[in-house]
Amino acid sequence: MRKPYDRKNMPSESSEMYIQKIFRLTRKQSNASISEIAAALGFSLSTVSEKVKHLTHDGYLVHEWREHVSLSEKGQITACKTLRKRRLIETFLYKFAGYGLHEVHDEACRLEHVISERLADAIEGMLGFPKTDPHGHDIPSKKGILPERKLTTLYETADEKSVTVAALQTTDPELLKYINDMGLTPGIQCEVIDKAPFKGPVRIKVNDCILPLSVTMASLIEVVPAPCTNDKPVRNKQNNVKAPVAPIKS
Amino acid sequence: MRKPYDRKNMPSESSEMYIQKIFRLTRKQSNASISEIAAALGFSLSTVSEKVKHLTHDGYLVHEWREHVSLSEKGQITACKTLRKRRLIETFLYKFAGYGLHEVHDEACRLEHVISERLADAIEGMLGFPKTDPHGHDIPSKKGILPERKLTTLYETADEKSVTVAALQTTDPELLKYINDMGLTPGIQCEVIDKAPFKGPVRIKVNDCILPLSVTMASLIEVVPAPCTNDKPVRNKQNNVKAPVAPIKS
DNA sequence: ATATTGAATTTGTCTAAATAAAATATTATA
DNA sequence: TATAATATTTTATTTAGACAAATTCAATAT
Repeated sequence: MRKPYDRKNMPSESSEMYIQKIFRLTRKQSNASISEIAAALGFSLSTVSEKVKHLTHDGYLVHEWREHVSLSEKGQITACKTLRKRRLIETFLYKFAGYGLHEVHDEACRLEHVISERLADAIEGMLGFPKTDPHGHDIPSKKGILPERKLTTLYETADEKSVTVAALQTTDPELLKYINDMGLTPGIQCEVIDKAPFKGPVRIKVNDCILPLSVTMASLIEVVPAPCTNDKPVRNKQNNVKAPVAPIKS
Repeated sequence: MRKPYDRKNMPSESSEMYIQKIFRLTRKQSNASISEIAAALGFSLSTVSEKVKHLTHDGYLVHEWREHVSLSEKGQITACKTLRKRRLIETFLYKFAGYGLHEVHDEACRLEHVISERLADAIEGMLGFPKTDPHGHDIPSKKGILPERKLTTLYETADEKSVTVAALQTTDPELLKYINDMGLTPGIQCEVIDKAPFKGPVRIKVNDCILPLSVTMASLIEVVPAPCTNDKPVRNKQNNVKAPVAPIKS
């Protein structure tokens, strides 16, 4: 089956999805199994087994031994390039197109396979070369390098300690909407009041409001001690976005 | 084959391409033949024959009689919606992303099948609700209506008459680049000096420069008499584009 | 040493989109 | 009216991406 437009020697959209997902999976555990990948993508084992074979043959993956699927150098770069596109698009949608934190994911997932690197660069410029996306995730460099930033979660933060929200580790729209509505977006400062024992809820203070957070919620919110390395704090009054001002060509 | 992402009940990318192409073909002649469509898309006759059957079954096309393929109401709307996306994207690429007149087509062709209507709306807003794209073509309305604007070409223009360039009827990058470099972009005024007999070249004056144009070239350039209904004239000093200014969310 | 189990792979099937080659239908012409 | 030319449709194949069911493989547990 031929694509309606020419992808040159780029990996197919499907391949990019596999590669990106495996990238995610192997960030923490260094290796992934076929079944993990299948579960993560929602495909059947056979489908994934077959595809992994192809991607290995094409040099994107290394499949050493049963549960030892990982990305090759080439795969890493591919993954980072796609991820860069995705995160730049998400930032664009958020900052310029009036999308909410919980709405950027779907659109970006479709666009990331389709925009050229050139357009990604242009968008990056428009956005003023952001370091992070609206969820607080680092945007990989053009060359395909994603710096490893290890963060702690709000759940792990000691009582009475003040922190800055750095990143939100979820793509679930419901959760994101809730977090956003609480005002816990990346860049915002908050203080952990206390944690109830036996995995009980965490109480935090944001903007002089005291909010209770479930363990799951608190574990999704990654923080840094005091002054944050992220881009500037972001207020999200949705549908309150002005169009960017037209440049020279007028 | 299932798409990696969900297109809901939208037509496939491939279908959108057929529909759009048939839209183009039937703007002038009201009917298209299988062979015309095949030629326009660069597909084989059998492929097109088959696909036309499907699209007819799905209610996008009406295939009355041999060479009488045309769009149904539903097909018209689909075509216009895709075309609207394409032209908004082209305008965006041109005005905000530093793309040249001859470079917008490819990127837009890929993106038009993938962006949501919502994003198209957002882009439209950013651009200040443009009426025409960088080639001077009308941008269809959100509801899927493309006004018919009948224009004359530079070739048909009488000697010594002053006109405004309205639209460029080509997607060929080479030609577009050349036209752009001559400064004959939509919105620009020029004067037809004279035409050599027997389909000879046309001489025109732009910015006090006298330029000779081949018949093919002059036939591609559509014009209106004096003051143009297009958006404001556009200077295209490429790579001279400033990033749009960031809006409220900062 | 042999079941049992769980993971991975193979095999066979499906669909959408494309092709080429053969068959058929329509129109125009001698 | 028969025939040549042209346009269209059918038939059989291909490829990528998916699935389910059957099978193989390796590591334990008995």
